[in-house]
Amino acid sequence: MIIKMAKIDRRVQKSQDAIKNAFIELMSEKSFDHITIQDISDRANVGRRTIYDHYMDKFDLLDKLIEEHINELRKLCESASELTFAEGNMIWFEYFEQNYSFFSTMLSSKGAPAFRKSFLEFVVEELDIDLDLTEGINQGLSRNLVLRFFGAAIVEIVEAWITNGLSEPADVVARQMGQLLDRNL
Amino acid sequence: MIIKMAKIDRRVQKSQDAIKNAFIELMSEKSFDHITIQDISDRANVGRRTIYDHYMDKFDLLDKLIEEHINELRKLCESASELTFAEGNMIWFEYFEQNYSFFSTMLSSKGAPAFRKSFLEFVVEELDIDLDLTEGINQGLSRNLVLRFFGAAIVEIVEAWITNGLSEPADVVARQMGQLLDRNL
DNA sequence: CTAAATCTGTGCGTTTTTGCACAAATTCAC
DNA sequence: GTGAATTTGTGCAAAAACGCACAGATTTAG
Repeated sequence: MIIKMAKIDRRVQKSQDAIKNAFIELMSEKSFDHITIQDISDRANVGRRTIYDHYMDKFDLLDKLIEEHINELRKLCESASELTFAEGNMIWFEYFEQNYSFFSTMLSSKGAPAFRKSFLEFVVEELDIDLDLTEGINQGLSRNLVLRFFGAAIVEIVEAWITNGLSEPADVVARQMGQLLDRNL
Repeated sequence: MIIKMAKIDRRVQKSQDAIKNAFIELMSEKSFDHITIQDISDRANVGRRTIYDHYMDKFDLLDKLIEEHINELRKLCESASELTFAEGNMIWFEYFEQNYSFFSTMLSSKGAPAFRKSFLEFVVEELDIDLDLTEGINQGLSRNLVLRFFGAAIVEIVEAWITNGLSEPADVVARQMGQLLDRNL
């Protein structure tokens, strides 16, 4: 971060944004399999060639897109490492809200199940960092079991909230989930 | 039109669109005099250099912008030359509605008075084409006087409708103004 | 009024985007 | 299943956008 910050060329930024947005849009209209590079190129109003300048193929595009958001979430986790779950969740849920269209399509039925997997993996990874089994109420439990147990729980709540169209206020969900986690971890 | 239709490069189109939109936006925020090329470049998210690749300066930009819309209106007039005013006006007012942000800023207080002048000039020009003084109710009247009389009237109605925020339905205004014109020209 | 800051217009070399063409792969329609 | 149509991935050369630097004009602040 501090080491290399070669600012991205404005054109690159714009092209990638257009491509990603077009892709997300298309994901909400048809399944991943039926999206063609051509479609993306048309929708993004970008030369087909340009897409290949940035991504290997649509799988790569999807990967990069997922990875990018996971990385953003990872950063948020770092910056919130000193907070309680209840507090940190607020930041998380804000991010979900801001990038609603992405998470919505990625978690919806048509969306790539790939994302759910990556997401759970990441959540487990993050929980792993702070989980302490040597003392407290979780003493003696299997690390793996605890991580998967709460990891899946978190993912489920986020998914439900997103696919329900954000029907409940972010801060309410964040606080309640935070309460459950702070009580257990 | 039929002769040369060298399709515009996608990048050119996008840059110019961004620049024009940024400019229109800025026009609604501050007066023309206070808008800098820098502002436009920032707002449009386009290199300052790029603006100079397309326009001499902000005056040129304004000119081109105005000219472009006037030309569009001219095309509409041609395609509607066989219609009555009541009918043709519908097409006109649709165009105004579609490009509301442009006309709105151009006719608003802060907008460049330059536009009003160009616009009136154009309307007169168009009326001139079809005006026949050799017969009918306008026999014997001064051509110039008739043109300016109704030209100004038309501009005024359009201006009032636009600056009033399109409070009345386009088709109503179009039809009523059409009635007045069909009765007189 | 003066100094600092900002904006302007332009030259220049670099990077990115683009369209086109093409062969191979895939999908679609019948 | 076969043939037509579409999509894919890539090479290439031209066009556009870019950032930077600079000197001069203009604006802003004290």
